[in-house]
Amino acid sequence: MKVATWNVNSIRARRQHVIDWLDAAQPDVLCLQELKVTDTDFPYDDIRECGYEAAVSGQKTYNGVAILSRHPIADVVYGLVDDEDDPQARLVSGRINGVTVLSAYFPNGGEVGSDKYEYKLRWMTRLGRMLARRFDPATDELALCGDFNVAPWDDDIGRLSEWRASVLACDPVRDALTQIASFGLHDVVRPFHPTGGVFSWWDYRGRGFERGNGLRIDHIYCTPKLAERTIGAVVDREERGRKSPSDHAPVVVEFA
DNA sequence: ATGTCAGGCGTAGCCTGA
Repeated sequence: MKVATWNVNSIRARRQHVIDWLDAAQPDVLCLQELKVTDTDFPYDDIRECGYEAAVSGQKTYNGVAILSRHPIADVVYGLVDDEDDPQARLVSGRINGVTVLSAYFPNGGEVGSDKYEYKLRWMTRLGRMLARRFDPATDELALCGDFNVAPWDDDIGRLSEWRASVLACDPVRDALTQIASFGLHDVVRPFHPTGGVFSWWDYRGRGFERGNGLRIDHIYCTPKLAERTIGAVVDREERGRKSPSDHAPVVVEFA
């Protein structure tokens, strides 16, 4: 079973990229983030023609997430489902072949100390609580996929000094991710690239891709039963080198 | 601090967010 995650930075701008990538890569599941369209503007017909069904949580202009799957998606849940509203479309989950798949778009956080930064930390806390409330890591097979907007390790960063204190890599944000993972989730990509240097996002600004100044902020985290079946994990960085690319490349994991 | 994108508004070019 091949599961992928990709922040496409507008499904309208990247519609053909996604179609081409599905045809070439043939994943069982593709989680998308930053659709930037309402549900009604999502290109359901194109995705169906590729052989996939879609669970979509859209929003005008900002955010928006989806799960595309070759297999039926059951029990679709939108958002954090706690006692507080989240006006931003950042999470959708569904069960595919007995595996619960979550497509998540963590808040970017703007600047450290800003309102957006506080929202990011709060959102991460809420996500962690939701997981602990809804799932049992000892028995449930769960894959949390998405743009986490967190680079967990120093060697997940190209030019460390430019990013270490930023909202993508500062200690409180890393601690918040550690707290989420303590529920019983494992990064299933990192073990295949133990020395780092494998990135999933490069800033459009400053020609980050050309200069090798990327960060690994897109992740797939799994509960133990699923994690131990991981047989490969890659970032499709060729996609970032294409014409008119998203600033993110797809992250792909294969399970036995 | 910001060299690039994308969308909204509205139909040029500025604003926001990333």
